[in-house]
Amino acid sequence: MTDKSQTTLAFLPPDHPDFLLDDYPLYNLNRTSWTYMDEMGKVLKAVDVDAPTWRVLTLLGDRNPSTVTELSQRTVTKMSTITRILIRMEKDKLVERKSSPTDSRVTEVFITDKGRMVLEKLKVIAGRMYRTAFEGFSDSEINTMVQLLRRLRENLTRSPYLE
Amino acid sequence: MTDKSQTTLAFLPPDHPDFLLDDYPLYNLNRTSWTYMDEMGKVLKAVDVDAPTWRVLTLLGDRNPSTVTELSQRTVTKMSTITRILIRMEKDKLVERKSSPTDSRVTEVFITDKGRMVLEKLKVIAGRMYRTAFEGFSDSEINTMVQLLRRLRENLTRSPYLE
DNA sequence: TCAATTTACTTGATTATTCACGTGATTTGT
DNA sequence: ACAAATCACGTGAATAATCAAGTAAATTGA
Repeated sequence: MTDKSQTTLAFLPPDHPDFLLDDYPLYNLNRTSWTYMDEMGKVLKAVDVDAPTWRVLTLLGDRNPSTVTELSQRTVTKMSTITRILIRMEKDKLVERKSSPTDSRVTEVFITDKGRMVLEKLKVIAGRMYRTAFEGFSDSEINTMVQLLRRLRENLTRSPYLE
Repeated sequence: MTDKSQTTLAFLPPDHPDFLLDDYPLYNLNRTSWTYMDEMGKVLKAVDVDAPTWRVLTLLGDRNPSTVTELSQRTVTKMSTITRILIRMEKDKLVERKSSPTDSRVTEVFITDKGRMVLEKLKVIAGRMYRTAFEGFSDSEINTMVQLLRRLRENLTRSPYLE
């Protein structure tokens, strides 16, 4: 008697006849993430900031300057896309782009004073959303979630998609 | 002596001076979700299917027919957007749209035989990705993740953004 | 009953994103 | 040393998504 698989998955995979979408982990992952972005989008609209701008400002708050490549990777967005986002952010005086002095292929993106002011307001908004989102969660639950998400991402990036 | 907050959050909120982005749960949520979609996008491209098409087919595999509103809500996408997606899917003979006989405001979306055939192939691809994504996870860990994501989404949708 | 709302989309115009390609700068290999 | 490869973008053209407005059908309330 042989097992069907070496590692039993808690939920049936999409190609299983009894697959149940509403229980599917990756469906729940996406739907939750998009719901979050949808809700953030609404409150951001109220202060006239779009989601990509908020995300870039947040990254620059974390690491200033950042390169275009870094921003692209950490937002999981095509480089050409964030180039465009940066262009309109520069028009709005939220960031400045300067060619790196050490490697003139790379563009360093700096947050401006105005950008920093906007970011401070956005942080308060994001903080409120965070508290709402994790209401009723214990510290260890939040911790667990972060660890699980990290491991999941590592699995997804390591060995892109071996056959 | 008073506590700083009633419920202690495991990770500091965005508006805290010692905030650390790489540990932030919602940043990890989005980055993981987008990484997943990015990887899926690559393998889907190889079979010439775009991500929105795949998602709609998956929903129709789960519930056929679905209404435009259902598809919009379950994908967390603006209705006008999925209307467009459905138009191009109909052009590709993957779905059919019919006005509901009981309520002629609603459009029922049916998967076609061709759509079902394409979906079967996509399910195999999605299954491979799923196994890769959760490699090394125990059943209970996967279970935990689904429960946490569900609770998070409930928090995000209930009382949209009080204050 | 019938005017006012609400619901469930659809569509035209606008905006955003991505693809494919190009450019100039650095690295690599011999 | 120097040709070939790679890297880090930027850009024009194409595609996709969103907003605002509109339509037709159902529902609500006086």
